[in-house]
Formats: sequence, structure tokens, C-alpha cells
Amino acid sequence: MIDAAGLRVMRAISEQGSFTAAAASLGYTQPAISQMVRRLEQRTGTVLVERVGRNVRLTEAGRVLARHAGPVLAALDAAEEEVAAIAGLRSGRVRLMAFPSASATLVPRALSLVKQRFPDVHITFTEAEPPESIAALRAGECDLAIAFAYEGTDATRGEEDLDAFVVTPLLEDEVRLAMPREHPAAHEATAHLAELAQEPWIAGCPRCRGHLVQLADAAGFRPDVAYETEDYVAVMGLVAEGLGVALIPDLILRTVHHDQVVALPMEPASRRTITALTTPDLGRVPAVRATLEALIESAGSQSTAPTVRQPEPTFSI
Amino acid sequence: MIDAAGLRVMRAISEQGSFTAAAASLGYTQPAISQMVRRLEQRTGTVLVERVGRNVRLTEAGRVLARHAGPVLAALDAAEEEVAAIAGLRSGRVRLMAFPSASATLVPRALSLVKQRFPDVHITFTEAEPPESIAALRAGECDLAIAFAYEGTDATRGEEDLDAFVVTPLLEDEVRLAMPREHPAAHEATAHLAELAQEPWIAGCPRCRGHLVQLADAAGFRPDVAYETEDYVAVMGLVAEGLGVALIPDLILRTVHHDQVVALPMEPASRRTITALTTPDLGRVPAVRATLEALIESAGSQSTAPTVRQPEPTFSI
DNA sequence: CCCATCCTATAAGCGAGCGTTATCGACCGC
DNA sequence: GCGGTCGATAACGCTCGCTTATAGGATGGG
Repeated sequence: MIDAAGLRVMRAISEQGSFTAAAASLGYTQPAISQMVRRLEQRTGTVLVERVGRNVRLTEAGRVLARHAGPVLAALDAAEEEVAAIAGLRSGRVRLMAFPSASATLVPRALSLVKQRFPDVHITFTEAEPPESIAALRAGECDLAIAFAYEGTDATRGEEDLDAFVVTPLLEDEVRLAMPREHPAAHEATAHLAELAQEPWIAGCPRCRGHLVQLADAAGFRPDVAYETEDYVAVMGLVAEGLGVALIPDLILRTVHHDQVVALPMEPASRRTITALTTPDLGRVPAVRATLEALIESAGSQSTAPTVRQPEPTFSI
Repeated sequence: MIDAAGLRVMRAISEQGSFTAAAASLGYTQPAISQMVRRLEQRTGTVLVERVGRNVRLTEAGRVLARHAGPVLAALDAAEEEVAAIAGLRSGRVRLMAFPSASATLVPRALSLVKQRFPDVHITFTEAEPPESIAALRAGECDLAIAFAYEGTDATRGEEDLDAFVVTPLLEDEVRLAMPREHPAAHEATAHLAELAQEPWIAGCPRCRGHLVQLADAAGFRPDVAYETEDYVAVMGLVAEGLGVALIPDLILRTVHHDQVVALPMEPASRRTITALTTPDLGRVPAVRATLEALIESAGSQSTAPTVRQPEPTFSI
């Protein structure tokens, strides 16, 4: 019934003392004010302005409206400014989820880039394996998830339907074969999976283990998984002690080294694709987009294989 | 740019969880909400709602708007209610001014009537002679002024231009001639002004004195004004002591009596008209109008001469 | 696995709110 | 008394914002 525009007009009249001046101060013409006041008076059923001579004066009811204008308009401005800050990257929160090995490499650099460019954008980071992060994305508890899929593995393995998401490839990550330095195969240029069929294996996360089994199956053996751990530092330690061999993504090897471990390119080659996922809507939120772009840059500067860099889709709201 | 309607919509979406439910709760159709959100998103340049499956979820910016809705809408409602209270006579202030003899009679009864009917209407009363009260009315320091004009005296005596006001006659007040009980003329039915030409006179307020001089002039003499006081109790005292005679309006005589004073109808008769004045705009303010009506009633129940009771003009806003 | 159902998006139409320009009448200072 | 200034009003037009109608997509039950 009564809106902010009406209050703004009443306040202007109160401050300026005349319709004409109020109109000028608001960028309107005088009749606009005249009509606006009449409409307000009709709606409220009360006289709001006393026409005295060629000046005007607010009645008690008019002063009530003028008095309320300040707080209301200030609150509206505050709301607008908050939203504008989010839109202008002077504010905003991004809830980011990534799996552990991305957390160690891609994510820190991206966070740093965003912080440097948009100091007031706040990124919340949570470590999570792809199934969980995607669930969180779906549940609205996450804005941006970093996931991976092994090459050859069906991207939509049935476990996840990614149609609803915007999937941005970040990095092609080569999977290498890690073995003790003393291992006979350690001196060759590339390692052949089939040659290690008899070795005990050390597997990582469930999906990594699945990938191993899948590759081994293609190579004609069933791996003897002796150890399972999601901690790649532990994997390296186990390998170094000669307790087994393991598949390790190249991305890990840049942060986790071990003198006694050799990680060779593998034959047949296997790679995993690291992707960023978000929803189409969230992908248009400035802070999310800025974070995504930082992730792309971060990935570009550390790719092994040439990054499949898809141009940012242009969204129009 | 952003208005209260937009905030209301965002809040409804936030509370209801879907456009359809929000539309229902606001009495709109679903497309109205859909479009409203789109408009808001265009204006703010940000995504406000995340479309997820067949539900929707607010983004950070959307939650900002929804969060601001409460205070803003509450303030608007408060403003509306305050104005409605004034319009509905559940509130409101009337600044009333009256000259002394009206203060003693007309006003108290009217105040009582208003208080009884509209307990929350607050009337401020200030005693003032007509020139001052009319100036106050003109200056916006008064909403309703009770004035009087002597019959025969030009209503617009040059001193006041009453065109700008709504003038409501309240009472015809007969002017009597007060003299000591022992005065030779005190036993007659009516007093003749000319017969008292030689007496010393006691005059009241400046306008009353002017009226006296005018009447005397018509009767062919110039009164010897021995005393001047605006206090009618004092006038009565002076008359009682035989220090002079005086013109006293009948209205006064109902509250101020004196055993030793006789107040006779006068020949030629003279009356004053007591009127209520306000501006056309203020006359449409409910509380002012209620007070005016109470004054009319108050006058009607104590008129000497038949009250010229003009029907209330009907205003349409 | 398909269908019924619920949701949102979009198109088209329309009415009214709300602004403009033009003009008038009233008031006030010079 | 006259001109400048202010408010009211009429006439006009546009845009905003709601409606109805309809399509498309997600979801859940039979």
C-alpha cells in the first residue's frame, strides 16, 4: 500500500519545503510530486500536506511518513549495497570442496590468487572426496566442488549424474606407477602394468582402488591389494620400504617426494581429469566465478599434459 | 532501484521454499514471482535464486535481500499503522487556541466530548486572543482557533483576511450591559446604552474596547474608559464596587457571577459571533474535524440565541 | 519404466500506475 | 499592479508488472 518511493517523496517535501524543490531534488517534475502526494493521500485516507499560500507544510500524518523515510530508505540502501558488494566482488562467500591431492596443489594457489585480487571474498574450504562434494553441491552446502574422473572410466559411472552441473576441466593428471628404487623395473623409461601383476599393491581411496582394479583387469590380472590408505605420504612410505607398488597421480608427486621411490610413466598410459563442478546458477555468482577462474589459472600453470581449457561460457542474466 | 515489493517477494521465497508457494502466500500467481525475481536479478546484476530441480534455493545475495525484508517491511507497516491511527482517530494531536471566555465554557465541554469519544486523540490547548490565534493558525502552530467577531463589525476588518480559512459559526453570544445593583437603570428590563453615556466605563480586551467605542459612537457619545482589564472577574469586581459599567458577553456571565452586579439586555442589541477557524486542509484531518464537531455540539447545548449551525461540508480527498 | 504431478520458464496481452508536457490559477514581492 | 513562482489539473504515453495460457523439466509412485 505504501512504498519506499512515497516515503522518499514525503521526506523530500519535508526537507525542501516545497513540491517544486522536492521534485528538483529527486529528479522529477513538479506535477509528479503533486500527483504522488495526492495518491498517497487517497491511499491513506488522510491529509498529508497542508497547502498554505504558495508553500506547503506537512500535517501530523505527513510528518509521520517523512519521519519513517529515513530508516526505511537507509535499510533499502544497505540491502542494495550488500548485494552490490557481492556482485562487485567486494564481498561474498564461496564454499569450496576438493579432494585431498587437489587441496595440496591446485587449491592453495587459487585461494591465494583470489585473495590477492578480491581481498574481501571469503572462501571456505572443505576437503572431501568427489562423491561427498558432489552431494554437498546438490544439497546446497557447497558452491564449487573439485572432482576427478579417471580416463576411460565412464564419466557418469551411474554413481553420479552430472547433467545438472557445469563441469569445467582443470587439469589432465597423468597416473604414474610408483615402485621402490631397487625394483628391477625402476630403471626403465616406462613401466608396464602387466609386469607388476605379481606385486603386492597399495591402493588409495575407493575410487582409486576401483581404477586400479579396472586397469589391472584390462591388463589381465587381479591385483593383490595389500594395503589401503588415502594418505599418499603413507603410500610413499610403504612403497619405499618395498612393501608394494602403487598408482600415484602426477599431481601428488609434486608435493610428496621420497628418495627411495621411483614413479614412472605407465604403459598403457592412464590419466585422470580433474574438474571443477558447480551449478549453472552458482556459476554466475561473481565470487564463485572468480574462484573458478583462479582455479583454471592455477591448473594451467602446473599442467603436465596440455590443459583442456574450455573458454568461459558467457552468461547473460 | 530495489523496492519493498522485491524484498517481500524474496522473503516469501525464502520462507516458502518455492515460487509457487511464495506466490500463493502473497496472493500472486506463480509467473508473477518468476518475473519479479528475474527483474531483481537484472537490476542487481546478480543471481539471487538457485534453481535446483523443481525447487529453488536462495543464493547468498538472495539471502541478503530476504534478511533485509523483515526490518524494512516492519518499518513500512509501522508507518502505515501510525498514519492509519491518525486517520482512524486512534491517535492524533490537535493544537487548539481559544480566547479566554471560550476557554471557560465552550472548550472544556468539547475537550471532554472528544476525550470520551476518542481517548487517544490528544488536544493541546492554548489561550489566545483572536489576532494571535489566527496568526498561529497561519503560521502552522495551531490547528483550530476559536475567535469571535462583533456583529456589525466588518468580519474582515482589514486586520485579518479570513478567506484562507474555513470559518464555522459556533455561537451567537449576546452582549449585555453590566452595572451595579444600585444603579438607577438596574431595575429596568433592558438597558439603553445612551443613558449610560456619562458613566465611567470598564473595557476588556482591545477588540472589546473597540467594539464599545463603536457602539458608543453610534449612540452619540465617547465613553470615558476608566479601567481596562482582560480579566472578567476583575471587571465584575470593579462594576460591583460602582466604579463603572461594562459590556459583558453573555457567555461570560454563565461562569462569572457577582451579587452586586446586574447584567441587562442592551438596547440597541449587540451580539458577537463565536467562530471556529481552521484551514481547508486541516479541516479534513480527522482529529481536527472531531474536535470541531465537539465544539459545535458544545456550543449547541449552551446557545442563547439559536445557533447558526451550518451543515458540515463533506470533503472528498 | 512410464506416467501423473508438481515445479519453473516463457509468451502474449492488457490495465494501471506513474511519469511527462502544457496550461491555468493563486499568491507574493517588487 | 505586475511579473515571477508555486501548486493543481488535464492530456498523453510509456513502461512496469500482473494475468492467462502453455511448454519444459524434475520427481515420485504404481
